[in-house]
Amino acid sequence: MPIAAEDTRLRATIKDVSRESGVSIKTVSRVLNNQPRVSDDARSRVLAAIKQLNFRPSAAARSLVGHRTFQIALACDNPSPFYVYEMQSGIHDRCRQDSVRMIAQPYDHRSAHLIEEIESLIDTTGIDGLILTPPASDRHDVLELLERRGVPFVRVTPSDVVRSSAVFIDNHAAADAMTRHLLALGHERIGFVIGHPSYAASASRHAGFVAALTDAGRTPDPRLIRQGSYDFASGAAAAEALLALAEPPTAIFASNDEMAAGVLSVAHRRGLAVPGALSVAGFGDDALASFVWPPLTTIRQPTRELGFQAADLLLAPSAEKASREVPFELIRRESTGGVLRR
Amino acid sequence: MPIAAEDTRLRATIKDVSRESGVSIKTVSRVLNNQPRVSDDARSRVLAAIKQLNFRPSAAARSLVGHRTFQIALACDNPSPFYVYEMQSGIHDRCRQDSVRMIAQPYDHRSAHLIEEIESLIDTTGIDGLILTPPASDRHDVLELLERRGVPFVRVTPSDVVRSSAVFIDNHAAADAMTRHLLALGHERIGFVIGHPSYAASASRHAGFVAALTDAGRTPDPRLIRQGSYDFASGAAAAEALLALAEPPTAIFASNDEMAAGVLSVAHRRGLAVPGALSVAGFGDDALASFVWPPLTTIRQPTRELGFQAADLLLAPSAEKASREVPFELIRRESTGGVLRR
DNA sequence: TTGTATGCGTTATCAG
DNA sequence: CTGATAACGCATACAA
Repeated sequence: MPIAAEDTRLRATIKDVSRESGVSIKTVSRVLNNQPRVSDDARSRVLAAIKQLNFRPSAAARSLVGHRTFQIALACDNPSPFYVYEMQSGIHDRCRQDSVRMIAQPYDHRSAHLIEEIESLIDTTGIDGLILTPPASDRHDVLELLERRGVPFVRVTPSDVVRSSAVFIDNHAAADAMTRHLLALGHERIGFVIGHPSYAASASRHAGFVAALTDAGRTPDPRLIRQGSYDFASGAAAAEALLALAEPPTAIFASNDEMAAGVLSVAHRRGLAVPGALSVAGFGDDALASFVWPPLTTIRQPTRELGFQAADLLLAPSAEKASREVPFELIRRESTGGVLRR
Repeated sequence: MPIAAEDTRLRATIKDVSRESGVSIKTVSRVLNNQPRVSDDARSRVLAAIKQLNFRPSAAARSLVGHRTFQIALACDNPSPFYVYEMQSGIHDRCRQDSVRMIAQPYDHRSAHLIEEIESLIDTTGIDGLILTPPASDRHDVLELLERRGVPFVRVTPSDVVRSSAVFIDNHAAADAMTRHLLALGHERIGFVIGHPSYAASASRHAGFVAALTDAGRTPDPRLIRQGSYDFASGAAAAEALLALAEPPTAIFASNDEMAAGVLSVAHRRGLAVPGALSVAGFGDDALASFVWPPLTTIRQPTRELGFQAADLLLAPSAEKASREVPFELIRRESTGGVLRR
């Protein structure tokens, strides 16, 4: 008879701890949730028993009665691996502090069943809260569902900021800043690639670009503004069109880094020196921005910090509706420069 | 008195459905889990009641008694956003089929508390299974823990394949194939950048490289083989060292795409034409491989498929220990070419 | 400061 | 084919 009964496959329960330590179940429960009214003596005996029995409270039982699962979810539809990775990392950083887990829930914003899918997520997991990235962060039916079901949620970069807690950067100001940077370099003709129309940030960045030009006394030329969809191919296509113009731009500002990489590729294939013959600017400061050649001048969007703050809004005890703006930063690298030749 | 009592915030329970449909709780439970012995009449009445009451079974109660949570976790430590994104996508694809959720659990393989963290994951979530990516997939203490706790798990690209279910590609053969490709192009001096030493795949790829050279009657030159760590900077550093050699290589094969991107950057900065003066090959076929200039010749590692198969091994009813090899593919793009000048 | 008894919403046993 | 009832493990009124 080698070892005692505790060694069986069955996990110890709170009852076992109670028996082993000689106190009541309620007292065990108190120390488990470190509530106040417990004598030091009782507490230490309970702790000893817990350790001795290797007791771990059952998550299922706890959430059944406590109405909490210590789990939140991230509903995300961004096609950029960088964005998703950074967002998740930030959320994890915050979740770790509270021993909360994160369910990664991708969604397709074009799905006809988006609502059912999110409701199913709520029902089958009992999550304590949800973080919503664009474009679902602007879907009224989704917000309505969450409110109706009483699920706390935080939106990332929504178009308005009043309906819930939210985290965001000032996309308008960021695009404005980048455009001024290009203008200061002496560029007269600046091409712009708009982001995917489903994302509110696309319009903000576009507006910031136009505002900077207008403020500088320029009239935005519609031929220099092309629609993209945040992916590499659309950036490349826009660049082809822009560079085929009779009067091509000397700089191209793409609404994200992946499209900017597409622009760079086209420039290389055409033998255009960057930034000698063409300056290229991105947006986001994905890891990608540093991996391409030349390294991209871009706007640093602190995605990881956005994730951290979003989770904090969900988990902080003072869970009032609040919005937090995170600062962006213009990162000058080697893809932009002055106009060298006409 | 507008609407009935069901409209309260409290969710309907199985008891309500039982009462509403006039059958027993057990029968409701039967249709819920679509078990056999139920009359069509009873079934349809239950279904109607469920719909009418908008009933959803409680996940907490279900897992308390059922010992299943319908959740699995992905414990991942890969620093590449592409890898993580693709892996998660594949897992999701499979999980969706069974309405299972995925908890994304990053870990740090250098952590002194790795074991505690994974045990905590098990205890606080009650996951039904775990997918382990390298290097934890080769940590004996982790495997021992999982076996002791009776948690089903699948390892991704482990060094051995007998201890559990596993999914993998043949890293040795893939590196061998790429090396032959370079050899066939006429390269006499081929540089190689080894991956991070903690990952078993690094050694396999290295061995494959050496094997191909040896088979071709060449003697591997240790000066042409540098240690890297799978990140951009280490690839760049290795390239600097390699290119500074008295007799520099005419081709460099990096053990992953991110390091290959680092090699490309160095080539560009030095004004070396790729592939004119230097051929560059990567490994992985991350999205990155297509975003850099020139697009990388690389080994396509079907990460998404690996994730899908890993999840399938966990969720398939015939959950026997099994290993599945997924085929790789050599993708020829524009970063490799023949030797043009000496 | 501590303990007892009850309930949370399912599933499973076993008799009908 | 169906149903009454006992778990499952924890938290919390309510007492003491």
